[in-house]
Amino acid sequence: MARHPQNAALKLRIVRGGAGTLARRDEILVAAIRVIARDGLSQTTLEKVAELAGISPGTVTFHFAKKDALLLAVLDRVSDEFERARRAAIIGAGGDPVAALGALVAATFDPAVSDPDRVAVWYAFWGEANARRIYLDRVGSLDKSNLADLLGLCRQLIDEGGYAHLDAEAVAITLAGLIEYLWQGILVDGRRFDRRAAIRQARAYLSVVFPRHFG
Amino acid sequence: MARHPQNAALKLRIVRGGAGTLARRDEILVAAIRVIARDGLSQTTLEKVAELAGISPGTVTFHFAKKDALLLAVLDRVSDEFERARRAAIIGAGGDPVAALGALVAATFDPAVSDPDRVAVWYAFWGEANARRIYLDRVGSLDKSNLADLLGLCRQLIDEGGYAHLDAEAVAITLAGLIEYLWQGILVDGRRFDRRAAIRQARAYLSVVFPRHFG
DNA sequence: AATTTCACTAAACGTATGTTCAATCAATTG
DNA sequence: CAATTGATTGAACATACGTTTAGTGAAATT
Repeated sequence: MARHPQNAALKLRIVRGGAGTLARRDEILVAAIRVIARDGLSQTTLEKVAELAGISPGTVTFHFAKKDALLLAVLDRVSDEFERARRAAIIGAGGDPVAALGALVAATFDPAVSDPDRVAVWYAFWGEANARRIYLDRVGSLDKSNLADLLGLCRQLIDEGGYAHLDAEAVAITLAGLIEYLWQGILVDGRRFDRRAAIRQARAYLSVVFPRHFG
Repeated sequence: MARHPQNAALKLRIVRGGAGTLARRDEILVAAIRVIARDGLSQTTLEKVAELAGISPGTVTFHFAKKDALLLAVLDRVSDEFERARRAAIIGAGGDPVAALGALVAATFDPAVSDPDRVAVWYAFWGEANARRIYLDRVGSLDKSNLADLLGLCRQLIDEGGYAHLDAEAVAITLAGLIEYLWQGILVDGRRFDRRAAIRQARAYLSVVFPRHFG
């Protein structure tokens, strides 16, 4: 049954370019995220996704022509969500590197952003990155821009905050590694992961490196 | 064709407990590592593994009853190789934490240990870790013991080296994160990964934290 | 009201793939 | 030499799964 008005669908078609309404596409993507997180990419089937979305298997291929396209759309969505959260944190800081670094850490461990399912999906694509170049490009580019942001902020704080003795690149790389390492705990511990402790540990490093700005 | 003497096989049977000679099992495992690295876990088939090993598909299931068993054996092998390299580095240092930390870093980026295929395999299993508890246990436990080793060595160096102002746990976590982050570069850059630069960056952190011992 | 378009279903299709199995070949044993 | 055992093959089997397609109902368009 077509549950949504056609004019809305037509309008959206112009914006998107694929088949189906945005709402249904979204439901499928959400279901796919859940299945990938639960069963892994190797055990993810269109039937499982369809069942979780409460639709027939054929509808999934109606909205996403190929399974590959669905998986890529999932990766894009998760990637976009992470990226958007990062940008919001930086922009919200209004040019203040101290606020930006703190906001980045907070955003990274915000349960609304890095919920266990999304984290599992992210690692799932990392796991196939060596096999599928397109996956490596996506996950790799997010990682690269993350490091670039951290590097820029560290440089700024080193310049403006009087930390001339510090090597910005070394600090940025170490910070990125620490954050990713802590983030990995979400995969391991799931709902039991202590987000406050992670934020505390990330800020602890910042307070060691930039003692006059992170107390 | 049975290419190996039976008495050798019989002797080995006692030690192992599975079907087949050790040599053939080994060939299959090596082929499987290659296929997993190249095509990912989701596209790894027994036929591909068999073809790369130069045997028939049936022989693979003769030596590894189930595909799952083969994959687990691959994980165990890679895991053991990493673990053994780590232990060798620590033992070789003869109780000296400075030498041990340096050796651990060197071992981590030793091309004989962390060749791109093995790293890709490792990430492949991480990617399925959320779906298969057994994978999470294996990769997670290696990670845990790595952190535990680093923590022990940091504690020792802090005590013996006069760094009482340092928080051992914070240093160990940061170091583990930095090393893993750099290690990730092997997956991204493959053969082009600059191992010397990675070792240099890891040691740079150590020299900042323990200036009197890493110059 | 008739027609067209869209979202969807359910079944069918074909292929890929893990697994089984009877047969074979080599080597060891008695 | 005969018999047994172990390793291997290659085909057969079964099934899971991505994809296709004919058909349906509802909404929108004319």
